[in-house]
Amino acid sequence: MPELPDVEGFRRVLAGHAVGRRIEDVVVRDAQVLRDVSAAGLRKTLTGRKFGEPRRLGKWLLTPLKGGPETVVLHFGMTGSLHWETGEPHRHDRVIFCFAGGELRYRDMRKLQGLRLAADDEALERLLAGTGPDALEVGPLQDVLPGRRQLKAALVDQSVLAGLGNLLADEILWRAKLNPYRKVSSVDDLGPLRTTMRKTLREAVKAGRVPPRPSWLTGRRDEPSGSCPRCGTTLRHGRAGGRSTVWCPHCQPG
DNA sequence: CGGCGTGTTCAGAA
DNA sequence: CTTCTGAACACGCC
Repeated sequence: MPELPDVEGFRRVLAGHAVGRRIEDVVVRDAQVLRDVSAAGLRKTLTGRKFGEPRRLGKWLLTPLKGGPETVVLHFGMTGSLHWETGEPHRHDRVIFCFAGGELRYRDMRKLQGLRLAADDEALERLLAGTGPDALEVGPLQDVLPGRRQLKAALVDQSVLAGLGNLLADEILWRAKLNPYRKVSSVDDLGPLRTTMRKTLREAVKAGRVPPRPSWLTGRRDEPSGSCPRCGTTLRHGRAGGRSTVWCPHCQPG
């Protein structure tokens, strides 16, 4: 699930419920998601402290600790999420931040990513050094997309552009009527692609996720012989940028 | 049992 | 050096 809009939703969960409250305890239910910190170290560093205002870079959620140099860094992989809840934890809740009024739960079935603790701003910068500009903040695309690469491969490469995942990249290229296998350099004007990207992201952020609406390509891609929501042509499936890729051969000619 | 997947990383090939 | 492919990670669903 988690692409830029989802992570933005998780950021709001954290900002709306956990910021400013005292962290009473940190329960690590599965230490496999801890990347560069021990359960004991995390608990010791966080207990008694408060989260500051969280920010997002691409699919990274960065939450500084108030007054400290440390930043809690979350990545959600393919199946991660963040919840503000009370009551029985979910079986895939891996780390739980306990507050007086509720719990912030880092949930992740597959554990492909996890939680890190950057000791200071320098460590944080090192961690994010390879990450490109956020897809909602980036300027003209001709300045960042490498000309020789396929459009799809360039859009999902987090070192080029941070935030787009497989579904969003297909959705955006479909809306922009660009074939995913086309080379970046073959597109005369990348302006419309940027406009489409921003519009698609804003809509998805508003919905809190990538909407599986019938009018979106994402609503059709899993159907065996799904058809283009715009023209009805049977969609084509292939691989680009190392990921499963869906496109409309009529709207997005090669 | 085999195949697949909204993400990332690495080795190896082209 | 750049780009691409496939495998690996871990888990649930077909």
